[in-house]
Amino acid sequence: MAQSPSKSQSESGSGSIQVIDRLTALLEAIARNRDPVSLKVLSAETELHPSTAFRILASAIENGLVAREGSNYRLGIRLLQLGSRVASHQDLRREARPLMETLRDQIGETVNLTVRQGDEVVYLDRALPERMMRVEQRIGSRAPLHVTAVGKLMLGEGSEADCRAYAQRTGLPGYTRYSLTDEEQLVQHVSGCVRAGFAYDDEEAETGVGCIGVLVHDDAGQIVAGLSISAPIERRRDEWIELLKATAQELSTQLG
Amino acid sequence: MAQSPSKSQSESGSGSIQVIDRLTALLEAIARNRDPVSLKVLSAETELHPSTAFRILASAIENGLVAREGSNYRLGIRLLQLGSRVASHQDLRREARPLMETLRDQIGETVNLTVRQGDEVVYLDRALPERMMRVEQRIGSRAPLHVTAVGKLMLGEGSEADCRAYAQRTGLPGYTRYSLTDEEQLVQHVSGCVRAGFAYDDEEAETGVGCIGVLVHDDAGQIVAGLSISAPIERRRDEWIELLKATAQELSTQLG
DNA sequence: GGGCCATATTTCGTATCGTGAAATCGATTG
DNA sequence: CAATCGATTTCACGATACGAAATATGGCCC
Repeated sequence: MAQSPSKSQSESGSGSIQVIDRLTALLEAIARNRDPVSLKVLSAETELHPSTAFRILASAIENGLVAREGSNYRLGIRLLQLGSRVASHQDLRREARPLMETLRDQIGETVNLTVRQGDEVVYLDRALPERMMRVEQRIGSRAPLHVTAVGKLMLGEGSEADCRAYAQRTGLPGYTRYSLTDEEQLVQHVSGCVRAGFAYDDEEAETGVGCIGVLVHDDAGQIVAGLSISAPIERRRDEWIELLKATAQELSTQLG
Repeated sequence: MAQSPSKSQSESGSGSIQVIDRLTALLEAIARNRDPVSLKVLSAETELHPSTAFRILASAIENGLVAREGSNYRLGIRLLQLGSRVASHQDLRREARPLMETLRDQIGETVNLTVRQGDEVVYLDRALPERMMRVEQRIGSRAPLHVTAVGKLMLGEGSEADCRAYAQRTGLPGYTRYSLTDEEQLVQHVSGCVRAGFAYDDEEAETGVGCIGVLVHDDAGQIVAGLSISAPIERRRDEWIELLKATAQELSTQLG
């Protein structure tokens, strides 16, 4: 491989080009912090030598990927452009947006559009209600399948073997005391969700947050996305289930 | 040698780290094309050796910056996340969004929020009307100051010397037959706009598109942003000027 | 104001890492 | 089945990015 066996090869997984891995780690580190970050912090968080981090950041700045504020770093405006050009599922998002907004207006809570990527769901888009307390998922952020409503449905739609494989692979980490962390329990639960045609998330990802999720299929019956409502658990209403199903159905029709 | 011996650093300007420049060029090239692009095309557009482009893309994929579709490339979902985390002017966008939507609903045309960056305006956000024909600017995209309503105001707010320097630096490239490409003319025009407190863009950036722009100041009188309406030229109405000014004023107040 | 500490930035010799020519693989077409 | 074109892999080379250490910068306390 690229590195010698003894050498670091740090961080999550690995990539083939060192500088790109490091650049990504830096961007990630900047993104993680809400406010502009100092070189000190960045080099500490990425375990890069300060001068190395500095050089990479300087190059990133020249390329507009990073911006400076005083002697702190923030994400650059070019990332806005690139982010808005991400074409994956662009058609899906375009079709879904108005439907999501309508649903959001009907129920007054956050509506999310997600897709599966590997063992996680990725939040593609969302419609936020105008109220002070609401659940807000960042676009592009991820969550494991087994702690989200949509994710559990996606697990359930596969074979039982797939679900068990997922459980083995990930070890079913728990996030709250309600997370399903037992393989048997998960397999049972998940098939129940599929039969019902929707899934709850009962504070499994974050305490206090409850969701209802359904799947969106294309005309060939393939799963193309998930649609969910996220709300403070005590505000969640079962009446939403039918509205959500109807919205997903309409989206399916539009796509098919 | 990386490039030909005589040509040390290629492309637009230069950056300090070769791979990062190249990665950025590749991302840019992918973004430029609406559909997924082949390696062939990418290596041609970036003038990189195919195997080099391939290696960099492979690394970018491992880092989620790029995704594959068959043997074509598109921007990766991680860019969505990074793009949504760009904190620059986040407060500004948050404050502006509802005001922009209100204005959009009043007039039924696209409302844009822009900031100056160097010799260009960057589109930070926009509110789009629900109609078939509309003007749509991509978030994060850029345009030269002298062909946009807001840009002309920004030029006009500076000293005449700054404006002339801008003209010299850029050579005032024309985009349509209405673009102002003469320094004298521009200097005159621009100061007129500032006096009026708003500016038109009369098909100067794109034929058929007309805009009205105003500036947003903070409590110290500094320019923080520009607000503009973009519409097919024949639909544009002078009544919008006062609405736009009022919206900008309200935003100023909220920020100050 | 001056001295001191903590960061940021620059320098520079060196080993590493990325490079690109060329070979291989794989699919498509005549 | 040969021929062609593009994607992918290999590999030896040397340009490139690395990081320790030196130097600048700036904030803070006395």
